[in-house]
Order: sequence, then structure tokens, then C-alpha cells
Amino acid sequence: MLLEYAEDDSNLPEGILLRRRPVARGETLFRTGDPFHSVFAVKSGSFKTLLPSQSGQDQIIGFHFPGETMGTAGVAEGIYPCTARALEVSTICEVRMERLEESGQSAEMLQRAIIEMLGKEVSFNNTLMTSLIRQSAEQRIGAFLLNLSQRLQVRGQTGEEFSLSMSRSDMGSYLGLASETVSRVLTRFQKAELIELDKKRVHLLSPERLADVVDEV
Amino acid sequence: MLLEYAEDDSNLPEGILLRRRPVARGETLFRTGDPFHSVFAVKSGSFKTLLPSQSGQDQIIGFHFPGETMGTAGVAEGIYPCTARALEVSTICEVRMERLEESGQSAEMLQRAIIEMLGKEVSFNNTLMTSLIRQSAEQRIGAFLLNLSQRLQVRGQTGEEFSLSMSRSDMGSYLGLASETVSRVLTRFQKAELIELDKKRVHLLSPERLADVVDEV
DNA sequence: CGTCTTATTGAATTGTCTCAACATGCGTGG
DNA sequence: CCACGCATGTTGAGACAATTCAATAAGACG
Repeated sequence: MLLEYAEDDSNLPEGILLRRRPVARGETLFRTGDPFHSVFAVKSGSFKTLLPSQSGQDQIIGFHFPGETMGTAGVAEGIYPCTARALEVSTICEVRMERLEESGQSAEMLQRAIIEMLGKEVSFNNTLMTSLIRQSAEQRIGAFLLNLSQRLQVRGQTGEEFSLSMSRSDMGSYLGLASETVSRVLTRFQKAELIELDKKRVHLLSPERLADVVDEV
Repeated sequence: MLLEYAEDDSNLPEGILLRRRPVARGETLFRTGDPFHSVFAVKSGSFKTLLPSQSGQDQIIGFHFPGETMGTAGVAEGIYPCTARALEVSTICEVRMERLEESGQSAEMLQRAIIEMLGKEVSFNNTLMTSLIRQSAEQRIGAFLLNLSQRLQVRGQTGEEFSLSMSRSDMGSYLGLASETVSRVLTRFQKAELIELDKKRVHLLSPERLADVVDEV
């Protein structure tokens, strides 16, 4: 539902959906512990979500691309459980939850949508954890690239060539690897002609062989 | 809500809440892909949830103790995303969702409860992932023991001494470690007089020093 | 154009895994 | 109830993948 709003926001009651000015690179949408008020959908650009750590090094817990939502889990506890920050100039669609309920929108439909999003998030996290926990650096990064490709394809992009808008150390934090390892594996993939790499730009030359790398027992 | 039912099921409409005979050790409550029908709350004993893997080695994704729920994420997709299996003789409270909706129960309250459970699960998984991804074997196992202790305390237990009802390799799968490593670390903890270990029984001698191990930068 | 951040590459270190042997516990059937 | 057999747990030695530290290179941004 919210995903559709992100594409075509014309049929949403005024005052609920907020189209804000483009979000600057590095700008924070919400912080861990902030009182929950809205769910955000990415319209263009990309975001990272993270858990701030006392010891300086933030833990990246997710990346968010057009058509995907952020902050949903906050509805349960009334506060945002993570911080969301733009990786590049981006646009978003903000849906104020309390105002949605006020307006004649069916609360039940709204809740169903939230349940669906959360349920998918739980499932995704479980499979993600499974891959992260037992796989090698090459497998993790291969799976990560394929996952990004797939998610971008859903939104009409080719999925063959795209931009790694996050830093190497963000990728590393997310995948549980040192940023140097990310660097090394990417160059290894390039030498094996699995990908083509030009700074932030990636081109998947052979998704099939990449999938083989990931599935190796 | 469901947690309360797990404790005192007297005020639930008949036919919705099912008290089943005790579940045997090793018995499966539901399997990945099964059509969703019920949420389960643990009354006594313990369970593991897992993602079956084609390559034999199942991935453990969670453990469930009295007062905790299982299968909630299935409501979103209509199928159970994981398999739940009893670690010991246990009792459960099964709540049939479709019948709950049929009965006069407010669908909205029910949905709110589900949202709360899912939101907490998302948050928990995020913090769990954070610890698993960057921490050493000692930190993972220390955090795991402390987490178990804390969850048992919530339900009135002392939390100082409890039973590790899962096998070493279940722990290992869950924590991303070889079962041998789990074994080694536990004996190391024992030698350091952080815990006392008698087969499945653990006694946390110094939760504070254990927390220090976990927090070491 | 210079400064600061991010990325790449190298060399050495180390934690965890793998393989293997052995010990212990548990359930089953005699 | 004991004895057997299989599953589970412990411990050791060696291998290796990823980390850390360090130095250089390349971009980003004002």
C-alpha cells in the first residue's frame, strides 16, 4: 500500500502524505529513540539504517532503495529503533500514521499493511542472518550484490548495472566484514570477470557464475 | 495479549485456544511452508525455530522459552517462514487466528498485538545481528548466556542457574560458530570462574564479569 | 587547488574451523 | 536392570581465511 503511495501519491488525503524537499546526502530522517510518527518510503536515491554504538562504530542494519520503506518497526514501540540516513540526494514519501488513522482511512487496512511489511522484514532478516552467519566473505558479498540487483529489478531497473551508493565500510559493517576485505573481494571478483567495477558503479557480468560462488558448499 | 493467554487461558472463548497434550522432545509444531493457522505461546519447556537447508545443515534462527511466542511472522504471508521443534517435553498454548477473528474479538486489538510482537521481533533481530556480526566467539556466547538469563528472569526464574536445553551444535548454528568452539569457550568460561557447568546445567557465577567480556572493545 | 575522506594493496597475526580421536550420556532391547 | 550402540560433547593439532596495521592512491568538496 505505502509502496503504491510512493509511486502515485495523488489519491492520498491531503495533510497525511508529505512530499518534502529532496533529502541531502548525509541527512538524517529519524534517529534511534525519536518518537515515532511516520513511515517513510523511498521515492528516489537510497538510505542506510543503523544502530548507533557507544563505541563510535555504528552498525549498519539495512539499505533502502526506491519503493522500499523505513521506520515501520517503530510503530510497535512508539519510538524509532534505528537511525535512517540518506546515502545520496534522495526523495521520500512520508506518511504520518496518526493522521492516517484520524482520516477516514480504514485502520484495519492500515494495520494489515503494517503487518505485511513487518512480517516480510522478519523473514528477510532471518534469511539474511542465515547467509551472513555461515558464509565466507566472497559468498556474503556475492549474495549482497545479487540481492541489490534483484531489488532494483523489481522497480524496473535492469539490475545489471547499478551504483553502490554506500561506502565500503558501510558494506563491511552490514556484512560483518572489514572494509579492506570488501575492497579485496570486489577486486577479486573483477579479476575473475564476474563483475566490472568503476568506483561506485558495478556491472554484473555473469549473475549466474556469481550465484554459483554464493551457493558453493 | 497472547502472552497473558499463555499464563491464564480461562478468559478466552472456547474453540480458539487449544490446550494440547504435552509436546514431546523433538516434536515439530509447524514446518517452513505450512499454511499458517495459529500463533503458539510456550507455557513450559523450550523450542527452537530453524530454516531447513537443502544441504542438510539446518540453520537455527531462534530459541523460545515460556511466555514467548512462535510463528507470528507467518500471519503476513499466510505460511510459516520457519520450522518450530521442541527441545524438551513442553506445553504450549495454541491460538487459532482465523477463529479469533470470527469470534467477536476485536480484529483491531488482535492486529495491534501482532504488530507489537512483530515489531519487537524486528528490533531484537537487529540487535542480535549487530552482536553476532562483529563479535568474537567469547562475546557471542557471553551475550547469549546473559540474554537467556534475562529472558528467564522476566518469567520469575532466578536467571542465575538454568538449563541449556539445546545442543552445542544448535547453539553453534544460532551463533555462527562450530560446535567445538562453543564447547571450548564454555570450558574456558568455567576455568575463568565466570560460570559453573554441569552438562546441560549452567550457573552464572559473575554476570558482571561476563558482561565485561561481552563489552570489551 | 589543496585538504580530508575514502579506497586499494601489502605483510604479518590470529581466531576460528576442520579433521580426528576419545569420552560421556542416553535410549533401547535383551 | 544391565549392556550395547549411537548420538552428543570434549579436547588437540594443523590449516586458512579474515583482521589488523600501515602505507599509498584516488576522490570529493569547499
